[in-house]
Amino acid sequence: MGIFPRKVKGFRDIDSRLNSVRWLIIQKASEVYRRYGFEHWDSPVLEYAELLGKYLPDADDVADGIYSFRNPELEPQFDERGNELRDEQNNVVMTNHFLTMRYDLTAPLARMYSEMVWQRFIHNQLKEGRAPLFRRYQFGPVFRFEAKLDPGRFREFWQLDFDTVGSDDVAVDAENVMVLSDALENIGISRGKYVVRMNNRKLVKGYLRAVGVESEELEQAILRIVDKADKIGMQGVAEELGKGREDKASGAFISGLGLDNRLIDRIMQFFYSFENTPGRAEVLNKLANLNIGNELLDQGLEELRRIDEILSGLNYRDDRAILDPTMIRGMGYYTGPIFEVEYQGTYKDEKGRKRRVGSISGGGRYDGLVERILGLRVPATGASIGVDRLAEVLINQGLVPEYSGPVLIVVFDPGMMIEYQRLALKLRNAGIDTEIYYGNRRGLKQQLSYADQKNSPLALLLGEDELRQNVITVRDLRLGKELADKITDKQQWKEQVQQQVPLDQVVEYVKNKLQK
RNA sequence: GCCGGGGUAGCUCAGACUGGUUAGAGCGCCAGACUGUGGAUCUGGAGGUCAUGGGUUCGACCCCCAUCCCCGGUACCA
Repeated sequence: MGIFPRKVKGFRDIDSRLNSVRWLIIQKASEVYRRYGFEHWDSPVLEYAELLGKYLPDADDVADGIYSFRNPELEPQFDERGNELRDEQNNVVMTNHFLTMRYDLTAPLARMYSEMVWQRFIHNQLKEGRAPLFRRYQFGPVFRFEAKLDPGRFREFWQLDFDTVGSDDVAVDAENVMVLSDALENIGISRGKYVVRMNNRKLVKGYLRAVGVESEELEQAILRIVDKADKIGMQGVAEELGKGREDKASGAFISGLGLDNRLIDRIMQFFYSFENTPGRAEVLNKLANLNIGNELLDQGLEELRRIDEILSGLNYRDDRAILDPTMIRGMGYYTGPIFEVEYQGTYKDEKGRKRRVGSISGGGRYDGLVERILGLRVPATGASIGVDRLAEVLINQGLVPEYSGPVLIVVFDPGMMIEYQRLALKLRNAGIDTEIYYGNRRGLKQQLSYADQKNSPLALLLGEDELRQNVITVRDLRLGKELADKITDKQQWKEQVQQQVPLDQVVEYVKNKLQK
């Protein structure tokens, strides 16, 4: 008996092809991040649950969306100043802490930063507004427990973040837009195929406050509905703000917030006025003419002006970044400017349906995350690229270079192994990825078939005939694939894709072939 | 979570409405022909607890019930 082999639901194996795209994204984007002064840091996959700020499994609230479990090891409990808790007998209170697998890279950053400044903080050397500056980029897997998986969404996926902690200058937010734009172009997405949408939470919050939305909860609920506008339409938004709506596709009734019509009108009025998103200058104009007289809104507008000024000054125009006051982003922790990158295009999924690509990256200013841990307001802003999402886009849009496996040395005769090894050594020393075939199925057919599967560009044949003549037969598998459909005569086909090359010229020859 | 659809070969699906001897196709896989040679072409072959359990029936892939799983939509999403 054996064991039924299967992988954990929502997780996946990544083949060499996908991995090559992943690394392309990471390398090209990191290059840009570094150019802006961000340095590469990592943090563990596991964190203490209370530091990531999610509910624990056996707390009253369900741990929705996270993987969390008890640490097998007993450890002391601490108060907020790092003192060990004691019981009546003055023994240290031990517990199996809850551990959480990180669900993003931002929350661990807040922990990491807090830990770095902890000593200064505890000795009162850290004052609000004077927190040290920290800029890092980080990539790796994050984990979310989604009860139901949407197509193309997984429970483990990669993110690629850059963040600036310790600055409240919105120039950083402007720079974030530039970093995202540069990174995407460096990856190979041409200008015009993506657009960075910017907004400021303060605008919307200020407006809502001005029209009479006071409570934080109601505000969040409204934002959540407005965020769905592109999916359910403006009409749908209005309905959900009011009595609710019936979803035709599913027949489900979605209950609304029950706001009164006058309020709904005023809310909708704001969002309607920015339809057909015009250029940044025009949006800023419209915002200025709102005449709401709300301080928060004015502040948000001023910040956006400043961002626009910098971007425009550096020639990052409307073709790269636009202002969209209706863009919300789901996450609650954003406090100021927010960004979202949308890929401008559609693709066909595996069932041939047209799909919008949508958001491939997002971010914004979050001035409250460190505060949750230290109780000290430390401003921060940054953004994250969804690596796997973007990889999917690149593949769908044909923007990735053709994947290539190693050159394969065919083993005609195991007795000649030393010859094969020598040949491989020469190629490897020249920096060419080279594999010698070690499979048990020795047929020439099997070996070439294997090379084909691995996407090898070339197969090198060295048998008795070649050995006698001191040559190698080089078979161009790529060319062969191209010519396959056009040629019926096997002999002719073979002549076109194979060439005998003198042994001492093989490295040069192969190098040349691979460069094409 | 809610509404709807589905589960038949490794993959995509037909058969089901109207129950009846050996459950089919394409692709893929394997072997052979051409060739010390991946593709194409031709020939042949292997591969199925018809999701699982129970019921109805002389007889169930097909009808009924339950369970599990998958898909679409919707809700949630730091």
